[in-house]
Amino acid sequence: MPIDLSREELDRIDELVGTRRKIKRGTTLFRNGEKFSSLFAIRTGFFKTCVAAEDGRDQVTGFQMAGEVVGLDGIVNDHHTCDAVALEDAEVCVMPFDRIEELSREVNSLQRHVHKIMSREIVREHGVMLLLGSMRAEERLATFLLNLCHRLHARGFSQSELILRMTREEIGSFLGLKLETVSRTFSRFVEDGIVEVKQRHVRILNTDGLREIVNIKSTG
Amino acid sequence: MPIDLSREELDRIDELVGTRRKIKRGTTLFRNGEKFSSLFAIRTGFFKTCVAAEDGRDQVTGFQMAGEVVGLDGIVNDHHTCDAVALEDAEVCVMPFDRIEELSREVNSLQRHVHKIMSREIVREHGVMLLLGSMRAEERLATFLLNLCHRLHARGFSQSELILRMTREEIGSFLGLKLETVSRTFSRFVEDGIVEVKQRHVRILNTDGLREIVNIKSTG
DNA sequence: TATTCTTCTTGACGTCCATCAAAAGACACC
DNA sequence: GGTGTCTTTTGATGGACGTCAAGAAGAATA
Repeated sequence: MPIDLSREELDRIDELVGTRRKIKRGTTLFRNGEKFSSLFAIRTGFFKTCVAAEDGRDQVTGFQMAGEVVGLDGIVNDHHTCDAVALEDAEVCVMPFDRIEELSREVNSLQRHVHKIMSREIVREHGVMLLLGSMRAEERLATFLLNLCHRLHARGFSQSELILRMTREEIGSFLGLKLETVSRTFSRFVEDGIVEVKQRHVRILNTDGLREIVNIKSTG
Repeated sequence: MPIDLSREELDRIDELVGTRRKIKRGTTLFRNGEKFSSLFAIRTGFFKTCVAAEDGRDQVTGFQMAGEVVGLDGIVNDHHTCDAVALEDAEVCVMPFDRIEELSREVNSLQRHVHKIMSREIVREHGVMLLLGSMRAEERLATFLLNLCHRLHARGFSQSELILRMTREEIGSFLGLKLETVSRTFSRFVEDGIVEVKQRHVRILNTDGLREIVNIKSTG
């Protein structure tokens, strides 16, 4: 959270993030089509967000963990355009968006913070577009693992060991691959001694190996 | 632009969008790595934005036309993370971002407007992720054409005829396809009587045909 | 412990798109 | 008008990933 706040400002922000909500694993925080009213700051737990095409196909657009914000999609049309599903029991701060707008008119650092959060999401999605548009399966999965580790490490977890909260199918949906391809690619990494995989428990043995996979040019 | 503004508010917003800048075809409005200071509202012309991977690959993340805003990527780190290139001679309004933040603290409708612009970009990118993650070449190109037509029509142009401002390669980069695939897919549409194509001049003969292509389930 | 359901792995095969290559068509510049 | 460059089209071929299928390993419920 931003710095340089007066006592009073801090109190008002406390008030903003006062309400909390628990979400059981497998249930939704919000759904496509629902009225938008609040952003949600994840306190604990793990989410996926996904959009659906008219014909039923759906695409995981991201995985979110503690400290990240979900719900930004709802601002533009006052309705959510994706689903947010808890992949493990979770707790979020409910932040009514009109309160956010009100407060961020008065607290500059909050205003700045809100803008940065939205911009960060735009930049993140650029990265996903690059991944989906130009990478091959191994590069996608390596990028995914490095990204997850990085974020978990920033939260005090190991940078070489992680437990996946999502299924192979969900990983595949996010990466634009079928679950069989995800599974096969994991197996190849294991053969090459880059990772150990036991179900959803992953241990990275050779981080540089993963980095190399990402940086290999596919053309010229 | 938003409604319900007082004379004074209007004047201040006028002042905000006062500076203009002309960009020649083929040149950049901003580049990855450059210092961020302003958002740009496109008055005339046509842009592409693209991100680059370390290894040189790049990915077109969007095409922007009159009335749209570019530069949102720069907010989070005070530096741009993508290039914006003019695909035809263009003119933009330069809107210094600190002025935007200042003003939007005082003019609620401007604040709301800024939030919606950013949220809209997030939602747009969700759509691109769905396209890149789960659609086949024909669906991608059909979606692309329908989207372009829709946006051009909203600006008073024909909804069935358009001139592409970008190369096949740029279309391919955006759609996660190679230029040959884009070309072949165009040819298939022509064979099927869905469109007429002469170089970059495209006439849509059967809009519903395109819609059907988009809505056909790939699975089940 | 037994049973059922979900998730994951692995194999065989097929398809869509990428790659490589060549030529023709547009466009710019002398 | 001619020449060089960029863009587009089209064909032949190959490879990466999807599809279909079966079975194994866990997790959930009783």
